[in-house]
Amino acid sequence: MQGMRRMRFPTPDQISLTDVLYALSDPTRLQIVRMLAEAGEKTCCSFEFSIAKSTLSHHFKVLRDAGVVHTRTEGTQSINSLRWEELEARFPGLLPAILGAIE
Amino acid sequence: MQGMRRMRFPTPDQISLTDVLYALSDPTRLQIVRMLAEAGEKTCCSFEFSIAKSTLSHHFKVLRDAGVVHTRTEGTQSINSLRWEELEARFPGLLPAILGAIE
DNA sequence: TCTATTGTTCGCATATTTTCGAACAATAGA
DNA sequence: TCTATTGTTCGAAAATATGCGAACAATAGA
Repeated sequence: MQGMRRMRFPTPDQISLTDVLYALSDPTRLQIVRMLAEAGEKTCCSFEFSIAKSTLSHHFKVLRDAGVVHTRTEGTQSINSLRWEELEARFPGLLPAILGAIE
Repeated sequence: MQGMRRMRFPTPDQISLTDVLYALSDPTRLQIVRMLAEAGEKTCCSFEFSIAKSTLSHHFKVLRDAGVVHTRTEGTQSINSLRWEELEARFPGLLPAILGAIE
């Protein structure tokens, strides 16, 4: 996939707190992150949301640009994972607090 | 002030995680929250941002509606404070992680 | 090579946010 | 009562975000 080749991820020091908070403030994106935290890795299409795939792709881009999610390519699929260790190092306690929250 | 009379604050169980994250994802609002955390209480006009007062008022409304900030009236001024204990009880560790973050 | 699968990107429409100035409301004090 | 102070609310403009279908790109497999 073309975009895949150019996919850039912010380095830990480039990750902005407000960008992370913004990325996680959308219910769909927060749900994605929760599922990634639980499953470890997931492909895009394994998320069975009732939204268009272009919309889902958009949400993943927001999460990647904010530094929350990493995506690697394997064959025709993109495998997504949480950048847990890096986020935990950058903002200690943030992800545990958010993912541990009962809503 | 008229709005003041009708000012409603969400009860702890009405506070939504995504609303809180959204409220804190704006740099100006996050700065307000940081300053409240440090000062305890502050009036609106004690924040010397270079923005219109109606804009500042809007940001406070977003913070209040999300359940992050409480405002009480004293004379002609509104005194703002963080709803620290309630937020900590509702989402343990969230505020400490956000306020402790170095950005 | 042809086709299916998986995702991204484009173009566009709609909805939400942000921001401002002006008008208004409530209180304090002269 | 008149005026100053402190904020809120209104109305409108500009900027962002969201969501979709269609078109495109990259790989796998027949």
